[in-house]
Amino acid sequence: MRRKLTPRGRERRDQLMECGARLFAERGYHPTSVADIVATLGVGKGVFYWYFASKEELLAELLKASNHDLRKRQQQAIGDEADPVRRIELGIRASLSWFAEHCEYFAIIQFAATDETFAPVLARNREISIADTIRHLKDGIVDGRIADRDPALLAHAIHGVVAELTRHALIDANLPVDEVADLCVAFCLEGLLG
Amino acid sequence: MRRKLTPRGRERRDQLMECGARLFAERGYHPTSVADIVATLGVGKGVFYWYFASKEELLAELLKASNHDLRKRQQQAIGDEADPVRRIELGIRASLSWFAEHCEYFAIIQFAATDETFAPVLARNREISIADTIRHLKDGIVDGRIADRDPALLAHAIHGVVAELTRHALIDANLPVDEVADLCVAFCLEGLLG
DNA sequence: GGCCAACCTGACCGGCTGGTCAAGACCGGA
DNA sequence: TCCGGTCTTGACCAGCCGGTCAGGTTGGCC
Repeated sequence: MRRKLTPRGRERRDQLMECGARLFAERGYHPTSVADIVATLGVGKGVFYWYFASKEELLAELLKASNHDLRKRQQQAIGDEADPVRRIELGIRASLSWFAEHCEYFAIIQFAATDETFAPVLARNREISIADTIRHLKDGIVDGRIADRDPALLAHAIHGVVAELTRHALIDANLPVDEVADLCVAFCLEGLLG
Repeated sequence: MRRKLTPRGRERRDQLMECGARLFAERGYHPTSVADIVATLGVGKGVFYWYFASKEELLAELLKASNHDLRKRQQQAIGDEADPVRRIELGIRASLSWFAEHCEYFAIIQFAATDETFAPVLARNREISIADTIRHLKDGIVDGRIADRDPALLAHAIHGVVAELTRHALIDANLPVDEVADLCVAFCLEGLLG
């Protein structure tokens, strides 16, 4: 199914992914048919199956691409920062700003997590990201800057805050990213009582 | 569609809801057909449509019932506790222990949030729960016990932690509820640096 | 026993879906 | 000009799904 793509072909493929992402996000994966996608683009059904082996493959590609892009953003943001607490803060800010720019993917990822076909891929992506966070947490705990609690659970707690604030504050309420990020960082570092 | 139900009928209805909940949680809503549900129970298809107007209605009833039960648990746990910080803690612990006992519903609720048909119901349920949390937060802020930050965002942050720790620690890793609850409360109150 | 509402059966239906494919159109290079 | 790989079309298909319904059974009550 891997094909030689000319520049024209690459553009079509990108159109299909973009269009699929939008429709999956708006209506959900199952309720969006391949016919819907190609109709939105005004092309024949065969075009879809020229670039993707199946509807499933499109979603898988979407997940792969988004994960790759998000991680790149996180790594660029963290750079070679030495302070583990600051690394966590930069990671949080990078995630929030990426999701603010790619709202569509939030709904797609959330759906994929509920589908037994895609959950494994999602779980692996998340594990990698969690492992990164755990490293920073352990560094901070060794330094005595971060309270000595189960780093794995702490990492998930942070991810939970980021996910929910993304959904509510960035997507539903459309608040400015910086304000949300400030509160998110403050909450994760100092909690309610801080 | 509201019917007179004999005790026998009420039992059948409960069986259908329980069975539907399990299958929706395991395979997802769309991939589970009405035929699957009735086959699992070993009854004819007509049985399903005697008790529910549609597959959608079953899911809606499931969401309604679970939300009702969870709220009851939260309110019982909080009782007439005066300290707002302690009220938040009790709410968190009640939510975690309820989800620990009703894992199936987590996947169902998560899916429903991604489907445009059910998202409104879910959003309303969540708003009510968030409003409760906001009240406790405001009380705590007035008392000077809780840092003066946007209570709505803080409430969502707490919910995010609870949701993610439910998913990871209770459902995937099957850790003891009490340990998870302790960490969850500590994180929400004191953050990483506490 | 007779009655009736509650309950159950499973064949059936229209509609839609993911996916196929034979037939071309397009286009860069020889 | 013509060749061949890339790309596009859209009718078509098999299969499944939600939902219906005519008819049959059960069981409590008079």
